[in-house]
Amino acid sequence: MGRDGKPTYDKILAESKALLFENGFSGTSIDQILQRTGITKGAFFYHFKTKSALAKALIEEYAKEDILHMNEALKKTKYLEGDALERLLQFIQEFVDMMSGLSEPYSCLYATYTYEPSQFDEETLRHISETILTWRKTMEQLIRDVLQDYDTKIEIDIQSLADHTVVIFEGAFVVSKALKGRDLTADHLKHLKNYFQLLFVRKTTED
Amino acid sequence: MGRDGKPTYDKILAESKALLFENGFSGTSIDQILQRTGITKGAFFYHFKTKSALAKALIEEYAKEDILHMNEALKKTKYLEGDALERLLQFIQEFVDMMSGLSEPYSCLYATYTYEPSQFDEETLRHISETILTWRKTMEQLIRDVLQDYDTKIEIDIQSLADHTVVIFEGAFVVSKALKGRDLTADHLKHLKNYFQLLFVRKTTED
DNA sequence: TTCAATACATACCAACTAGTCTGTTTAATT
DNA sequence: AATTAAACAGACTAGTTGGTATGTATTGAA
Repeated sequence: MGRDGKPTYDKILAESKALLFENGFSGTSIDQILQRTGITKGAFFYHFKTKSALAKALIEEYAKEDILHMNEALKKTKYLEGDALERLLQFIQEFVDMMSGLSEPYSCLYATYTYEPSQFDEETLRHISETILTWRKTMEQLIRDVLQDYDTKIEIDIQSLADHTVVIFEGAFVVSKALKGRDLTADHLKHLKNYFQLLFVRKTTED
Repeated sequence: MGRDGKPTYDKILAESKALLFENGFSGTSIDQILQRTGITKGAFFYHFKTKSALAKALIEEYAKEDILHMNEALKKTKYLEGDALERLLQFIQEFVDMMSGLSEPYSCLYATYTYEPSQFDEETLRHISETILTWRKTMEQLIRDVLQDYDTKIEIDIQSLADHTVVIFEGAFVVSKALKGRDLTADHLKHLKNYFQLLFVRKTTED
């Protein structure tokens, strides 16, 4: 009964996201979203009770896809479980490949929200931190696997090293966007890969 | 003649900056600034013709201090010019020390502006990119100095390696702020330092 | 074919927005 | 003491904001 609202809903999400990357969240008015989508106010507030509800839906979809990509890269590199370092390196390489050849700088919703935190409710912000913690958990495991067979040339804190991946993602996004050139994320992920490659040395079996 | 406006001017800049880190630029209203400073509208618009003028003044002051810090670190490590690698490492260490023991996550105006770019005029945004390019130039020189006496264990692009420092700064800011814990910048700068340390090997004098 | 729920359209509103205008206070100068 | 420019105070405005109220169109089910 009633017509299908899915296309409208999806259109709002897609165009809103694009607008957020140009104007930020407070800087994006609902009227602007209506203009870009060709949708009316009635339709918008039918799908989203408030502007905050849109923000929440946006971050949920975004984080879901993010974790999806992460898990896909995990899956793709599962065949390398034998050599944990090779697996870690290839895991990063998956994202190098993914981000290579992007013409425009990539923008991230986490940073968008993080730099105007008062605009969002606790739950929405927590969703971001929890997604980053999911990344931390995954990277920690990958690193721990490496440490079974490898030592580090320099003493490191595992959690901090685990976070370093997201740090480089987010930093590369900001710098690429600020410089308004091509996206530099792939380049900087390569440095992360280099770091991992240089940091670990295979344990000497003392026999 | 007339009273001294400097304290008022400075107060507006200081409180505005703090508000921007909470609400973003569009999310910060002039009325909010007036509340926080206890200043009136007349005073505000006496010092700043428009809200955009405030944005420009803010970024100019911020970038100036940023480059100042950079140059101070350069100066402090000048005594190590003899060993360029040691100098590079100590240069990073200066910022590790600077960012250590921060209780609150540090926020950066570059990222604030970069994630709502449509709110600022070309000149203001260019100021950011040019400041980042100043960092690039400085880091490039430090790295080139190292390459006089050192090879890299892995082939690298100098410009990209130069940018990596700002990338890690910005990324650490975003992640620290998103996780709402303590500031993690010092930790991640240490990883950068590790990377430099591992990447370079002294050239073998073939005699 | 009627029904009813979904999906949308549009006029409207109170609150807030950046910015203006006119006037007043302050304090060094003459 | 009078002057003058800088520094500020506060009422006002035109436009925009998120959100609402009420009505209409669409569509499958009965």
